[in-house]
Amino acid sequence: MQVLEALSNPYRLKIISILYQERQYVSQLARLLEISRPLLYLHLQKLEDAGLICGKLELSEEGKAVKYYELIPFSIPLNPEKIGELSESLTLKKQKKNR
Amino acid sequence: MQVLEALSNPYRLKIISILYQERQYVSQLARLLEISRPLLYLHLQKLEDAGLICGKLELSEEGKAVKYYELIPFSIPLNPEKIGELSESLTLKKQKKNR
DNA sequence: AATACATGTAATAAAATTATTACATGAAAA
DNA sequence: TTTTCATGTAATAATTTTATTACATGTATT
Repeated sequence: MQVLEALSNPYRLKIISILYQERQYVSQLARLLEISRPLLYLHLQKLEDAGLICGKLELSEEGKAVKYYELIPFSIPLNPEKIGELSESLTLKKQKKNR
Repeated sequence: MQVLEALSNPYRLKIISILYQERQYVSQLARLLEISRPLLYLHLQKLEDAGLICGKLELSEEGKAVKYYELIPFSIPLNPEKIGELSESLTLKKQKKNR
């Protein structure tokens, strides 16, 4: 569910697409996407929460802190049956607080 | 994309789950989900726009109009590669008007 | 004729998501 | 030491999505 939500936004799809080719650090990724870092953080957060990407802070040779994000490979077959299982584990109605 | 968006809501997943078992008409479906018809229409619309379900108005033996929705079977492998293709066909930034 | 169900939509309200602006910190290079 | 580029977050604004309320129509049954 969290995965499906994470994949319901064009920027996040694009992020996955970019990270699929090569890992990137935050500022660079923001430039590639032409969006602000705060906004990018929001999207990265959702993707990370969904377990689709993971970030690690590294120190470049010059001693600068650089945070890289990389893709965690996944393959999910989307079909009605799977969705049936998924939806059973959902408490509908006003359970949205915990999103 | 429209499909992924359609699948990003718990009610819509539940709808798919229900229709996977058996087709239903709108009012009945609303009762099963315990939501109002107007709200249900909204969700049905999105699912139909995504091509995941389809509805047809029938006339019951008693002459009453009854609208049945049924599931259109699908199977979509979700993986980074597919998402890469998908995201290429997206114009990011402020193209959201045409949603 | 009133009640019970079915259809459907328009207008509005509420909530969640997305986006922006303004900060603050630290290290390297000019 | 000022500029540049990296980190990160808090507060707020804008937009979209979700939900509700109030209608209107038609047929069958009581």
